[in-house]
Amino acid sequence: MEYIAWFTERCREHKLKVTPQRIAVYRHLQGNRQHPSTEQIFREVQREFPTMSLDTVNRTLLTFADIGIVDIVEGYGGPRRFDPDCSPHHHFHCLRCGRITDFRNRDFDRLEVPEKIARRCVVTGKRVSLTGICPECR
Amino acid sequence: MEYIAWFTERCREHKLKVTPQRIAVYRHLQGNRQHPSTEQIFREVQREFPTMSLDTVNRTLLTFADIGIVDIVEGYGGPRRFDPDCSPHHHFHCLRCGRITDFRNRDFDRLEVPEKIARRCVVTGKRVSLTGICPECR
DNA sequence: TTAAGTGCAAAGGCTTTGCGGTGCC
DNA sequence: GGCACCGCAAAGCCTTTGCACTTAA
Repeated sequence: MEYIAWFTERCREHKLKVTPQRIAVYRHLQGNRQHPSTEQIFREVQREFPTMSLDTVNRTLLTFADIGIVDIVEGYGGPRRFDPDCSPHHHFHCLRCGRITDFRNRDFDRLEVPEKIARRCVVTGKRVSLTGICPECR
Repeated sequence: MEYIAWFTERCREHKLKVTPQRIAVYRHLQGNRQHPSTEQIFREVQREFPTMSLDTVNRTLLTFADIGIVDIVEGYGGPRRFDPDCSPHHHFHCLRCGRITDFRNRDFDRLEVPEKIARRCVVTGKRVSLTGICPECR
């Protein structure tokens, strides 16, 4: 449960109010490896919080992305998806079912952003995106 | 102009009819480094082909993606974007203006897909996706 | 107290679908 | 001539926006 303290701290840092809705959204996101969409988070949160609107979930997730406690996942169509794991890792996207699988790879992580880009741009994210067909869909 | 012969060949290969609309779309896509959206291609093509519908452009682009002569670019919101360059290269996405800049990097290209993924999935695409702010937007 | 946050509802943007007419092979 | 393709229009999906009410600080 100590993630709640951590979460509260991040909100305070960014002068965000710690509302029950925000806590509920973060609780369902935290530890979730499914890269859920707004809709999916909404359905889960709604079970124990029936008055919450989809719209609030959506705005909450965007706010979380703004303050850097979740990532917006690169996508290939379909609804926007979120990732509570902001540490360096990479994604495999199944183009048939939409499933996103995490993987880690030190060699990828170690590669530097090319000079050509680093010199001119502010780079805030770096990720390898693999696409294809997952075992379940073959 | 020899790309038209090449394009025609790819269509034949996949039993697609070579229509004026398809040729027009491919002509505007070919060599385009802007990763255009359906809308952008539509506006260009429309100038010399005023009866063409946005819808046809969209379906045409999806068909091209199906047969592998264009890539659908990984995205962070906004309309779907297409890339006629199917050779190995990578993208920097400006999160403010949406511009996508190509870059190439041999070291990235050389890295193997991790065993864990390669063993289980059919991997058809591999790309590094950088995000941040471009020089014009800083 | 009050600025930020929430819920609702409507609007907006983009994509997909269905269908009758058209034209490439 | 037949089937794939096109254009149009409507529907669908998801996201964004505006506004009045509520609430955390």
